Parts: sequence; structure tokens; C-alpha cells
Amino acid sequence: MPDRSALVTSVQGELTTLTRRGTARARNSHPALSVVDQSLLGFIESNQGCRAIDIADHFHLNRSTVSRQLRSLADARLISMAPDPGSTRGQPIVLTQRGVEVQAEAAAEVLDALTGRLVGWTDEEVAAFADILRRYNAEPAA
Amino acid sequence: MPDRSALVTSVQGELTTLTRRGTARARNSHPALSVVDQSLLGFIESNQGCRAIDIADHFHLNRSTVSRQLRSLADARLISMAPDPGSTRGQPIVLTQRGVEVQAEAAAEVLDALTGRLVGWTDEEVAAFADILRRYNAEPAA
DNA sequence: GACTTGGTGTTGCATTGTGCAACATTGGAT
DNA sequence: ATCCAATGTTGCACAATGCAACACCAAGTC
Repeated sequence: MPDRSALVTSVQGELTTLTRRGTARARNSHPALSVVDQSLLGFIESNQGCRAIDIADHFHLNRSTVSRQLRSLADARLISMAPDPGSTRGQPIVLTQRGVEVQAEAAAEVLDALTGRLVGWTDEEVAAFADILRRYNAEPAA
Repeated sequence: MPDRSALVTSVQGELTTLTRRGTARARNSHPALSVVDQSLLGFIESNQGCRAIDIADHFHLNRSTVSRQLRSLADARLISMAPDPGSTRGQPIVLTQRGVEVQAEAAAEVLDALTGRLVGWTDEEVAAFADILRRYNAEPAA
């Protein structure tokens, strides 16, 4: 039976490599659409009408950071913060038509790269990878 | 049979969440030892005598970035850049005694947090997670 | 021996992403 | 009517990062 802490250490090392490389890859991708922007657009796409604080909670970011990123996306006409007709708390955020297009384009690029990287994986393996990542992400932050 | 691109998209989404959160978690950890610093120390520990460019290659960072991070670690007496007695290229880097201690301490903290997060996982599941991450990291960058 | 060349590290400069703290706003509850 | 909690914004500072130019040095080449 392998030592538990050795197992966890091994996970930790791989996570570090993955995370560090992931942020590094960020800069060189889509011109005029940083990885941060992409992640926000992707989240908004999947959660139309979400508020800034939902984004902050999901990515564990400060409200101020999200506020500024959203401002820049709004300036670029990729999202719009409707003046809340339903009058709930906060400002529900939606993708504009242009936002939908740009997001789709950027996502396609990322998808291409990832598809190439996973070319040797069977469907079952990819599915297992997605499942285990999903489970990890769903764990309450320790 | 599920659509391949749907599977890959799902992986992509989870990877984004994981990566973005990972960098976010970075800031609040060990005082006076950023996650970037921790990752460098960890790499050096596992690759004693490596050179700056090895680190840059591993994490896909610019030489200048590594140079500056190493400088700060050296200033803190955590690493030392020996003046190459063997006279190979570059400056082999090693952890100092203090570096070993600080690295162990920081690693223990991270390990604790991760252990807590994986508390509901069996050893086999943790091992499978490590394996699949290792495989993904080993794939040539597409 | 002098000259070039390629690999390695450093520095100046600009930029992005980020947090914190203070403030502003506004919808609800008492 | 008043207070409170949630939400968003802004001023400020800072860490990490890339690029380009430079410095340095070992190893060949003539």
C-alpha cells in the first residue's frame, strides 16, 4: 500500500506544473483577448445573467478585479450590463452578439489546441479526465 | 457515444477553472514566499544543480523572469548559484540549508491543504488523479 | 592568437492582473 | 424612516511577466 502523503505530494507536484504552465500559456493566445478575458466570457456564456460577484466567487477573485475586467469587456462591446429590469440585486451580465462570436472563435482555438494535445487519448480516457477534474473542482476549498 | 469535441470542451472548462483558481490561491499562502517562489524551490529541490534555463523551459517562462525570481531567492539565502567548479555552461543552482527548510515547511502547508481537500478520495482515486495529470503534463505542448 | 557564434544570464521598460481599503449605491428588513 | 448587508467602483500599490537589447563566456574556425 503506497503512502498516502506520497500520493498527495505527487498530485500536488503535477498540479503545480499544470497551473504554472497554464498561466504561462495565457499570454500568447488570442490577440486582444487574454486568458482572463476568455475565462470570464466562457463563464458568462454558461451563466447568462450572472452578476459580477458570481464570477468573483467562482474564480476566487476580488470583486474589484472582476469589476475592472468586466469594464474592459463592456468597453469592447463583448458584454452588456443591463440596468436590471427585474430589479434584483446587482447587475445581470449577458454576452452581446459580438461577445458570442468572439467567445466562440476564441474557444475554438483553445479547443483545437487541446484536441491536438489529447490526440492519443481514447474517448473514455478523456471522459475520465473531465470527470476527475470536475470532482476536484467541486471539492470545497479546503 | 458522446461527441468527442463535447468531451474535450468539458475538459477545457474544468482546466480553466482549475488553473484560474490555482493562481488565485497563490497569493494568500505562505507569507514571504509566493507560489511562484514555491514552485521554483520545489523544482530546484527535485533538480539540484539545474540551471536557470532549465527552470524557464520547464515552466515555459521567459529567461528574464526566472533570472529575477532567482535573484530574489538568492537574496533571501534560499538558493545559491555556485560559481561552477566543473566549468559547464551556466550557473548550477542548489538549495541552501535554509532553502531546504523553508521549502519543506511551505510544502507541508500545501500538502495539508490538499490532503484536506482530498479527504473523501480513496488511495486508488488519488493515484489515478496523479497518473492522469502526469500524463497530461507529459504530452508535448500542442 | 584573433574572430565569430551560439548559449546563457541580466537589465530597462512597459503592461497585466491582482488585492486591499475606502467609498458609493441600493434593495430589504425592522 | 432608518439601518444593514450585499454589491459594485475607485485609488493605490505591487508582483509577475514579456520583449528587446545588452553582457558574458565557452567553443570552434581561420
